[in-house]
Amino acid sequence: MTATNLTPDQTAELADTFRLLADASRLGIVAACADQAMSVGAISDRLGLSPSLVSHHLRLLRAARIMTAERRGKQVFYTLADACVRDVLATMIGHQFGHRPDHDAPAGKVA
Amino acid sequence: MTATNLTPDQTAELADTFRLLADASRLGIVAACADQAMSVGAISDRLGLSPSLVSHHLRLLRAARIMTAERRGKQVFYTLADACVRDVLATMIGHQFGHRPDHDAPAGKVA
DNA sequence: CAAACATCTGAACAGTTGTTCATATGTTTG
DNA sequence: CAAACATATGAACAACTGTTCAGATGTTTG
Repeated sequence: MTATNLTPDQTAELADTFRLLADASRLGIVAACADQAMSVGAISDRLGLSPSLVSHHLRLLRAARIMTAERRGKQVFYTLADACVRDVLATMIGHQFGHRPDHDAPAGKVA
Repeated sequence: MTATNLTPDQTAELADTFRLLADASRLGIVAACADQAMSVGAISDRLGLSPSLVSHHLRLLRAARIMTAERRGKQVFYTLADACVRDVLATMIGHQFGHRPDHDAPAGKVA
């Protein structure tokens, strides 16, 4: 399966998946749960987002089968559903931050 | 660099990149140019999008350094700037369509 | 130069989406 | 049961974004 042979439906489906990662809050939630399951409150505290907002985002991620929920007492722990997103995230991070692509690195001052 | 150690800035930057792939028209454009450089008109014909719309999208992709333009006569040919997006696309396609026939309806309620 | 072709640009509209607030549901503990 | 905690939900608003349309810019050819 190569990228040039994508049907319109497949393209739209892929775009939908990308869209879920295309928001900083949601991507932060996904990244925070990349290694270990985390409760809604823990995610909320860590990212500085309201529990309500986190819950809203988690609903979308859950509906897309990107994350799964597991209740433990009062809390609900979320984790990545499978390795798919983790791999894509790793690939993207490696490309964007692993090596400096060119000379257009905006940093400059930080040692 | 692991996904859990992303700074807020890096997270936002990644989300911005994902956002460019989170639209069916734009993703189609990127996919169409994954193997070979294509002119705006060729992309427009292939995807059934107006040249104007394709040009608008190409401007965004160009500004994000995802695609590069090269003029040849009257036409302008676009191609992927580097292997980054191609790899991410391949990873995503492999995960989403490579295995596992999907019969699941979108979303649904979680008990 | 003028005409035809290819691409680009700006403004405007409609639809979508992230966020907040208030409130409800579910769970443990006194 | 009631209270406290954790999460979920629905409505509403502001901001963003994809698309279209009209027209501009650039390029080749007669």
